[in-house]
Amino acid sequence: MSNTKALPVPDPADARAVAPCCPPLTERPFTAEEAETAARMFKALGDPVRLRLFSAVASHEGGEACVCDISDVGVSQPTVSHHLKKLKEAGLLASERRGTWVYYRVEPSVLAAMGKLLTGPSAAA
Amino acid sequence: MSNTKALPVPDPADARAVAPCCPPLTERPFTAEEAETAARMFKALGDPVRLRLFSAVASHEGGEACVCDISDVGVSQPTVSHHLKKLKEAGLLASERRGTWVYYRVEPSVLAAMGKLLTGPSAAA
DNA sequence: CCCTTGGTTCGACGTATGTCAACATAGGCG
DNA sequence: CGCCTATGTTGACATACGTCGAACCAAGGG
Repeated sequence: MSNTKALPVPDPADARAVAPCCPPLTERPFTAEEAETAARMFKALGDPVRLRLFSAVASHEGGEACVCDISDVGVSQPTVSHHLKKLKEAGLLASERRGTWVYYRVEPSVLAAMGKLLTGPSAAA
Repeated sequence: MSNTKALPVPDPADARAVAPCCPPLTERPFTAEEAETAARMFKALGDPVRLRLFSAVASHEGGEACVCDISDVGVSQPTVSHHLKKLKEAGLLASERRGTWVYYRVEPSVLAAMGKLLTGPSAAA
């Protein structure tokens, strides 16, 4: 890793807790690696169907949802599974099989990290 | 060709879909329309080159940058222009010709809107 | 054991996307 | 005026992406 000294973050403990990704994009020009990493997440949310699925999971009670409960997004069931897989590969969702059904859950740190990335430390909350 | 070179933004539908975008995606499942609108912005940031260009503009002094200053992202100059156009169509950037050079500027409300969308009202800044 | 329900994987198809080279336009300068 | 630099546009191409139908695993219930 040829990474130079990290940015003078005022609170490094808070930053490392939820931001494994990149600095705020208003802070410094992104490097190629940072851009690749961050773009992967944005791209995962760049599809209407995936965004609906992600929102459905994120807004579901308990932070997790069965596939059977969110698959009403206007596409076939294999397509739903395909998109959920993409979201999982992007690190935005986690899946767990519990008996007959499969439950998807949002990775909370991802939302905070992307929020910081966009609005800066003010999104830390 | 078919259009005169008067207006820089021939499609108002894209530009106006920025600020009053959507509720936080953890609040309620997105509707199809909300997902389309929000996904358009995420998709614009879903490319590494575009993300680097956007970050370069956002982090530049004065909040604006000349094309000649940010076009070092590893792709040809036409490709840079192409991506900047995409970002402008997505409502994330605004361009202004000042003499010989063209300057791009970030739409601040967009960052706040997307931040809210991800992390909820805590990103209101 | 088979059969029904829930979910994923596979193969294929059409379309969108990113990229470049070549050309076109805008503005400054000798 | 013509040339030269700075951006944008066009056309073409390879690749990736979203979508579906069909086939394939997993878990329960008769």
